[in-house]
Amino acid sequence: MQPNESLHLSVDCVLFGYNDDGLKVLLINQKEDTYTHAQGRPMSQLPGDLILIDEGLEAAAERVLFELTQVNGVYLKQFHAYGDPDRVKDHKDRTWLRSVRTLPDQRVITVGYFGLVSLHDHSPQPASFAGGVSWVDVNEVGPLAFDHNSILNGAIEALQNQLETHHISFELLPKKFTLSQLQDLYETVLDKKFDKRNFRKNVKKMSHVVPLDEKQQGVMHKPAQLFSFNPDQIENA
Amino acid sequence: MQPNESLHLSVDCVLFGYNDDGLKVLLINQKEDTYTHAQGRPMSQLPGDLILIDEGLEAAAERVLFELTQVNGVYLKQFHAYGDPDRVKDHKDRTWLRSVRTLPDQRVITVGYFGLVSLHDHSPQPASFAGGVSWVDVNEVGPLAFDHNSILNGAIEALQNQLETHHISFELLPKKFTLSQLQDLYETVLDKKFDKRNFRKNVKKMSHVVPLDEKQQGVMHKPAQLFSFNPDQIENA
DNA sequence: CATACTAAGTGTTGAAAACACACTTTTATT
DNA sequence: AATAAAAGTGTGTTTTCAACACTTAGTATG
Repeated sequence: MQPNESLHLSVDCVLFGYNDDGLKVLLINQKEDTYTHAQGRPMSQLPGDLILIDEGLEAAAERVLFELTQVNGVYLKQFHAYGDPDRVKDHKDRTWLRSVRTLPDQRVITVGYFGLVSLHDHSPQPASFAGGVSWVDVNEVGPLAFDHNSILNGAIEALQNQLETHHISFELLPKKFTLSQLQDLYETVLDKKFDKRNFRKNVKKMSHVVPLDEKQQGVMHKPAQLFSFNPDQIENA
Repeated sequence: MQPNESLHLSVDCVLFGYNDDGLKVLLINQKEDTYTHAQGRPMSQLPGDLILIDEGLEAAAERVLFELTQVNGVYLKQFHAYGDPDRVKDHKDRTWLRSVRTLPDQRVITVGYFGLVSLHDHSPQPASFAGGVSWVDVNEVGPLAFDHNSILNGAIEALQNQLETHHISFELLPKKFTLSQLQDLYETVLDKKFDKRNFRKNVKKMSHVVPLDEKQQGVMHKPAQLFSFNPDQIENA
């Protein structure tokens, strides 16, 4: 057996974007001419890259995202490392690997990060990304390259677990939001329904959700009270 | 910037052992002559090793543990990857690294696994380990090499989170156990007290904890009913 | 200006779960 | 027979959770 002198290490980012029409993941479409999916459609993958020799893991994840979205400061959290020796050996992934890597046969271990951005305000729209990059509804993601479907599933699970415990919802909402938006977010991410009155009762107990002196405008119904998150009030449970 | 062609990847295992006198971690004492702690005492570290070139991450963790404990089949769970570029660059760790590694200056990323063993029955006693290995109470762990204190803390947190959700307590108990033992385990790991009657009410609701037709023997008090875990009954919540 | 539309906003009740709390029982030892 | 030591057991109170339907405020339309 040999020592592991020729391993590669990468980070893969599952960037979740949220707006009123659902929870999206940022995917990169491999170029159709170099690499096509079995059914003839171009294959997608998660944004990821080898880490640089002196770069921390989270720093690498930040860099990958910055290179793709020009956005800094998104919430990022490590959730799992994927190290199956054969994870990049699948036949379907060889062609693409050969087109981008100098050492395509190298084993690659990857560390998964998930990130959160709001797609409401002036946040990164697909337009501002490099070509070939798009937001796909999490429920409509097809087969991805490598083990990226497992990585995505791992990220969704991690997001679900942390939504309730880590007060991260505000990363996915506009700065000013309504309670209905907050409830929709919970329902979308956790994939279950909540009772409106009970949900609002619970929110009133959260000291980090504060009402503003401001109402929704330009809607064809009773305008909703706007709220915002007060980061100082986030109690560490 | 260079590509990461010369990274090393390791696994570090936080092996928790439990018995009636507490929760222990398996530590390896570095040889005193090659490497001593600032205060002159020998330094300890978590069992870990570079992964082999074709070895999966969990397989590597299993191998490391087997090499140290001769025990197979312990519960093992990945919990976090540690990749600070300077995590093996601290002065205090250089001497030891030079004594065991061919490339002591190489950056090493490590993936942390925690493992669980019961120290009740015929389980691995420190005696059966290679010399220099010992069980240390989790509350009495001193300064460890590298970033192993953070890794240990990460493992403790992961264990606490999973104890209630993943039905793993039986990995730390003898096959037949009393409800007091189960309660002590919870109190030790979660570091809080439970009310005896309420605790037992809750256990009665757990279908995977089944009473046996057997009682404790040889104790100087009312013998306790013995219970065991029925793995088939573990409902996936 | 009246009507219609739409989502916002609001309280109560019953059931279930969580919590606090103290005495009796069974065995081994002397 | 007395003692020691932990096992085992029930009730009332408080808190949390779940179910449930109507009124309100604004916009658009005729």
